[in-house]
Amino acid sequence: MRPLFHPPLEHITIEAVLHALSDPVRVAIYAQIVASSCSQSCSKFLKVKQKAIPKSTLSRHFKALREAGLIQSERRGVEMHNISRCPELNNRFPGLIPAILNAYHVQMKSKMPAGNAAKRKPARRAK
Amino acid sequence: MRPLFHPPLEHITIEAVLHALSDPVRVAIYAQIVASSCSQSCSKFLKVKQKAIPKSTLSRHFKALREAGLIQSERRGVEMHNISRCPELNNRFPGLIPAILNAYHVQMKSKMPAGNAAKRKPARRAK
DNA sequence: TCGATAGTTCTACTATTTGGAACTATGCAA
DNA sequence: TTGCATAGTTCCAAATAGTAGAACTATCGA
Repeated sequence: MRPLFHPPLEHITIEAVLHALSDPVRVAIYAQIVASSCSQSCSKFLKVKQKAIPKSTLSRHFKALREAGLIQSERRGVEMHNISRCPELNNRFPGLIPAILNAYHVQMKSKMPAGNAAKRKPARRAK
Repeated sequence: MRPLFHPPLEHITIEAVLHALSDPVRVAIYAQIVASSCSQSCSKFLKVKQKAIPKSTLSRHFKALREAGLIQSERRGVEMHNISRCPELNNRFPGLIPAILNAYHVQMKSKMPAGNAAKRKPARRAK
């Protein structure tokens, strides 16, 4: 299996970080990883906000977070342990991650009328 | 011509804001609009960082910024006047925009080796 | 060695983005 | 007025990116 790629701190771009967190599922996953004290496996997120996420999609979401430099993933036995690279990132872009997470929580608290936070509809597959 | 849509403050989502600013051209345009004291027309940006931007693409970039709630656009005669909604936005998501702009400037100052900040290659058109 | 579990890759399909061409709206000069 | 230049939008086709089911790989524990 291909080794996991993690960008070095100085190659992390603001565009990649914002892109990774502009997806409602990914920002929810990331917020939970940051909030938890211990590392999180991918499969903890097979449901995100009452919505089932196919595991292939979940895998790609984690890859996106990892390659944007937001999380550090490590294979431990059969599962993956994910932790945030928050302290490191805060060194490169001071205050960025806290501000984004704060904004995310502000939005969650204001409980949008009918879950209209999604940026777009997911691709639908033909049967 | 269709009237310009501007989302009310409370409908602005963190996902839409991050998505709008995850494009290297849009974040550059937005940074310049925020930095300038007077309103900017779209056509001021037909070149962004030495790169020519087709005006149809530029038009869509401004629409994206507008509909994400980042800028306020007003038609004045033949041109459009664009100003940032920064103060308003800072009320909904405190510290978010300053942190993003700061990160953008940090990255610009560190002058990446060969302009590799782009999130992806642009679509190439067949001849 | 078998089976279960966790995650990745392949693949076909859908959604979004791009940029040239055509179009719309406004201003200005004759 | 008409004519035309300027500024921006919309249409269209092509390209890129994202989705999820199926098949696959890797590890663990009987």
